[in-house]
Amino acid sequence: MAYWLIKSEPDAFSWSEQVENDIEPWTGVRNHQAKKNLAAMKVGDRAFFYHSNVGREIVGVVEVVREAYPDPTATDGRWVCVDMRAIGPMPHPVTLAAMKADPDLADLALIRQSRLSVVPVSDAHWGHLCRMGGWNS
DNA sequence: GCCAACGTTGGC
DNA sequence: GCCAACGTTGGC
Repeated sequence: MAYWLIKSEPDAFSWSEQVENDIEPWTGVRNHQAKKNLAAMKVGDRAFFYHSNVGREIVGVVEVVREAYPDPTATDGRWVCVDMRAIGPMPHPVTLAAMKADPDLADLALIRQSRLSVVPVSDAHWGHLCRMGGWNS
């Protein structure tokens, strides 16, 4: 199983909305690298839910429940989306500042490619971030 | 195929 | 509100 981090501006779509909806189609990705990452996701993969712009912190964990299929919000049919289910909130949200301050996380894709909205997270980084956030499982 | 102009993302 | 990074567009 692989790990990921997905970003959303809370003004557009927030973690609380994800929890309310339970299962949410992750649409609107219009970047080729991000699309490649979406297409590589498998059912059961987990992802951190990160609030960009406002908050700038990991606020929850989601799980892939449906693998890549054509994004219904893309008129040209060239883009894909996946379905995500809310698993639970981060007991202690991990801020971008905290991640940047940790030398073990210096090569996080989130930090190195700040504009990419869907990024992979290594097993080691996943474990490290879970410890920082007080996430057990 | 190169590159300037422009738009978008997202941190600060 | 500003700006850096980076993707896209379009003229040549």
